[in-house]
Amino acid sequence: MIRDARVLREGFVPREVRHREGEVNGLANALRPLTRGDPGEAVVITGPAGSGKTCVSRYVVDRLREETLDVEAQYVNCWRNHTGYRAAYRVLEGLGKAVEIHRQSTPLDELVARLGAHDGPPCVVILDEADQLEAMDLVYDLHSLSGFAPVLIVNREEELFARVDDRLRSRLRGSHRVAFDRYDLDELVSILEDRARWGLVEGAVTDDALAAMADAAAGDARLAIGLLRNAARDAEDRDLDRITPETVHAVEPQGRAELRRKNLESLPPHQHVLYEIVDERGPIAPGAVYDRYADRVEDPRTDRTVRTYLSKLVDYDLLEARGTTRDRTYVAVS
DNA sequence: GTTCCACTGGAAGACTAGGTTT
DNA sequence: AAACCTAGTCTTCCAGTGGAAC
Repeated sequence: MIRDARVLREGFVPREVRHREGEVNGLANALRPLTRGDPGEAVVITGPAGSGKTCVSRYVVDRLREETLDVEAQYVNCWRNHTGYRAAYRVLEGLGKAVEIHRQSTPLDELVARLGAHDGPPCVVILDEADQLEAMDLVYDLHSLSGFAPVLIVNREEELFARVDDRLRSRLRGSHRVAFDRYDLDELVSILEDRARWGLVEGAVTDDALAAMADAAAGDARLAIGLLRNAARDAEDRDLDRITPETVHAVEPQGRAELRRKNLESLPPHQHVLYEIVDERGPIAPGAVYDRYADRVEDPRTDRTVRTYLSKLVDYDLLEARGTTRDRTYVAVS
């Protein structure tokens, strides 16, 4: 049934992106000065999960590099490279300037200095999930260096601005903005049609099934394509010759549960205990969480560290924090 | 309205793991 | 082998916030 698995994978960038003409042009125009040798400006891209931010960024940068020889581009996933050091290393590595950097004996300053010494063509640096970056100094540095144009991808602008200091904030205020919105049902269906046409044998999926996927994905293209992928696999496993709405409904909850389980498994032990406590007892106040936590593990961390853990769990979308000060409680996200 | 205090989260520094240099 | 790095984690300290109790 599956003819070309690549087009169903996450991170696949199609030759043409659908329903995002305005956003494509907005980003392309913001980056245009770079191709004329003018200093690049920062771009802040906002929008909910699965609204095409990453895909459009990669697409625009790819087109830009086809148009002109004199542009480089590096993509950094800040979720996976959340420290300034790792993110800076990723960029240098991509530029082929990471030789002779020893992970433990080369200070971050040296990495930044090397970025500053970059004398090749100007470089667009896509910082995906930029709000996860711990050292925002790096954004400031990249923004200051004339050879780099940072593109910051975040869900919500406020989450980014909450994390940056005043000097960076004032710089970013003047930057270009490109805002993405959820796809509507018809848009998702046409995106899925494309992927089915490219990736599956002809007639492998019914229109009803595509509509069911689009409906279940609630505007999230990544989720929708994931459903298509899982449904195709499931159909292959069960020797079905076409994907129907029933196939979709069968894989939908399974995909969700799997994602959650993977998230929980990758959690360090102490954070896992905290999640369990909140899951069992929530809504629960932070003090009570700490007391139970201290009972349950040997060698508990301090309450300050636990607070950091809890806010990380909130970042991971595993917990939800309600209230701001004395009324704060945590609940597990269902 | 005032006071209290549980909670937040920034800052600085100690500590650890894991690497290099001598 | 020992001395010496650095990033990353955790602790210590603390000012600020704003519900809750009075």
